[in-house]
Amino acid sequence: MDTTWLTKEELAAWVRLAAVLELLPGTLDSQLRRDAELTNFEYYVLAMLSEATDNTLRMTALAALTNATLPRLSHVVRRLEDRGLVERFPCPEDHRATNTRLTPAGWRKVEQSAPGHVATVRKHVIDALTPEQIGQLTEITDAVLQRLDPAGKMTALYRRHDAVES
Amino acid sequence: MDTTWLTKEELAAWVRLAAVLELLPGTLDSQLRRDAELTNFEYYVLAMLSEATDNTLRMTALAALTNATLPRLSHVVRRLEDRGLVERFPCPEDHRATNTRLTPAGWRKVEQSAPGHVATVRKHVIDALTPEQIGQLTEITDAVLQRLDPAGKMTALYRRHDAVES
DNA sequence: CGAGAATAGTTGTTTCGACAACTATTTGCT
DNA sequence: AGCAAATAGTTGTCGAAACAACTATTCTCG
Repeated sequence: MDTTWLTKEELAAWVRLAAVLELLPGTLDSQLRRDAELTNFEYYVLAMLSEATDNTLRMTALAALTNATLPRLSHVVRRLEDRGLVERFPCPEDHRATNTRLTPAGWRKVEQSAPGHVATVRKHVIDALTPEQIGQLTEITDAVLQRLDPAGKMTALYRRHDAVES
Repeated sequence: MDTTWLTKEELAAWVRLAAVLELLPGTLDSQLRRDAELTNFEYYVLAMLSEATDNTLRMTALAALTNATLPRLSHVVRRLEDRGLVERFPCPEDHRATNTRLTPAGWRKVEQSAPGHVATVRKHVIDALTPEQIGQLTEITDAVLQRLDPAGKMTALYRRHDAVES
């Protein structure tokens, strides 16, 4: 099988995207660890719970939203539970399942750390782009996500907000 | 300090970018681990060496190109050395420094694993976009990198290829 | 309705990355 | 020259993620 190498233009885009992929997660992690003692992943777990009805989600649903395996999520949630930010209780309808709910302390944690996180996202991404580029980025990432996540599991909670383009 | 929250359009872009940030590294890692027994980071270390003159770079230079801390790189290079893919030797001009060079086996490893890696990048990113979007993505990531990496360390090896736009 | 398959989650082990502490060489300053 | 500071890298420790193995419910279908 012969390989179709990247053209000059494609390589330019990929090199830069790969750099962003390497740099941005670290930047987000650093800010959250410093200001909120939270990893980026832990923040997203809390954020997803904060947007769910009754601040509650089943482990499987939470795993899909955060692109985590169940083992990984289980460990993370246990640590968050140890810190009093979430609580777990068996699902009444299905005794195999576990529900995870944000505690009041967990909600305050999200409330306190969201501004700093948003400011970081603004500083390093949003404010670097023109409104037109924001739109282009949405379409580009949308196209890529159709390959990476055809079912749209990760963006499920947000689909209702912007049901515009197909 | 009051927070400027994201607009609907900005949120749409950010949610999708965050999802890509979470999904793409795992996809690249899986393919490389499966087909070449290499992590994405290890692959990039070897790739950077393969593009350097004489297949040799100092640890500090390699760390800058891969956005790694020196401790992290030191561990990774030791493992690659154990596997015979690179070799280390003291820099003649500066006895503090260490040079890392790709071995013939390391070069073959890059040669063998590059097609699969490029195919994955094509499948999940490049081929999902129009030529126009490739250009847009280059400009967008370029703008973001000016915030994340003003010195342009990570893309240093590629700067010569595309010295077009400022 | 009962046994095998599928689902939901937890726990344990090994590996990798972040951070801190340390050694060795070179540079800068007076 | 000589000593402090900076540079270059390694090593050790600890926390987190991948992977495999395991338990406990629920579904399916003969």
